[in-house]
Amino acid sequence: MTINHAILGILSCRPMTGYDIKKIIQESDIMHWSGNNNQVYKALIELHGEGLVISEVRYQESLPSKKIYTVTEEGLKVLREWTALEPEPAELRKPFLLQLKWADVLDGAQLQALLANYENQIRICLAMSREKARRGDGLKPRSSRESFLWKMIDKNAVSTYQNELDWIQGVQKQLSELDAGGADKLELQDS
Amino acid sequence: MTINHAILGILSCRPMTGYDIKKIIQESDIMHWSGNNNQVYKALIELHGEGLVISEVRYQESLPSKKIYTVTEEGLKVLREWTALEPEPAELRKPFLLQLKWADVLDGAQLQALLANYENQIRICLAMSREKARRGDGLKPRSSRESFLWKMIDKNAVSTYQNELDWIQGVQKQLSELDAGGADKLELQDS
DNA sequence: TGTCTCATGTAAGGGGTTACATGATTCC
DNA sequence: GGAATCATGTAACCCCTTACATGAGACA
Repeated sequence: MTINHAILGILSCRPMTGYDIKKIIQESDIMHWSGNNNQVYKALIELHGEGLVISEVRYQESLPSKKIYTVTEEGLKVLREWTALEPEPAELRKPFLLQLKWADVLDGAQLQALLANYENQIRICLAMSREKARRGDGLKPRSSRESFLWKMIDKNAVSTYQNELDWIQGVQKQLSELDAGGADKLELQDS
Repeated sequence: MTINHAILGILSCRPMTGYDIKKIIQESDIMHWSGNNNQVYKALIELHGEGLVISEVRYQESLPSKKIYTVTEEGLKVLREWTALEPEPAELRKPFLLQLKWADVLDGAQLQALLANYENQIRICLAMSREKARRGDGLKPRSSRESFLWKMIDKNAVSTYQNELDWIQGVQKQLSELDAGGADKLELQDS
């Protein structure tokens, strides 16, 4: 999976400029690239060189001229082939889990603060993913099947964060029960 | 979060060699680095230069000599400080979702195959995370509180994959219902 | 004979990131 | 006056990855 595939997909919805593509990538959660100029414009030049997209320059008064990119038949073919491939495995990077791994070096209050902090963060992510699902990403589904798929993608984000929220709340609850009921069992407690 | 923090944490459990650290990182799910030589040995040199770890060379007959690294008080302080920091936001990279985003270019059979493929992949991840939780990572918890935290970390992985499995099964089920009941509503179907 | 484990290190390259550069218009 | 939008592109850098290099013993 490279940003080139993402760009081909975006352009398959409608022709647009690198600037438009950049914004879509930046606002998307499933496209994990930053959407910086270097990447997007370089990728477009590459795709153009491979004949997967064509570009048409449109001059504008009092605004910089734009290059409008369109996918070619060849580009659609590459997109179709990539889409059907065995998916690359997901990479779930949760730095918080690594902090939690060594969190026994913290005292009770610090640990509670860390957990509460993460819960709050996840709440925000959950709210944002709901909001993004409501707003959409500026692309229009081309069929009812595509509309269904895109709704499912939004639901994936929401349910992922909801699951994480349930988990962190469980951790907090069980920890408070441990602190209350089983204090005598804990060996390294200072308080 | 850098690999240096992960290494400080690992060494806080017990002194060991770069080679040992490498294996722990490679087998860990929450440490997302590949654990290649370049990274680990370079990080150890850096940590040593900063006085966060010290090393002792042990010569062995008929085996290469090893450098056994130990965290210093200063290193533990840095670990404690980092652990209590505001967690960096999670990065969830699911290439499959990007394939699904453009999957309307596929026909019905191809889409079903893609979904089934992902379900299978997630099943394997779920089984592996359960197995890893059972086996442990070779580090011994230093307190019952740490033991609890590590169990929760394992549960996080399991519940994440379980949630993903439930989701992909829901997608498949709803899609088959759409195909069966609402076929007339779909505009781009070839069959 | 070939491959694996132990054990440390280096080299080369790819991909991603931020920041710079231009330049007119619009909005506060 | 300063910042944001539109629009394209470049430069420098950092992190991470694979692959190479050494070299002895164990195992099939």
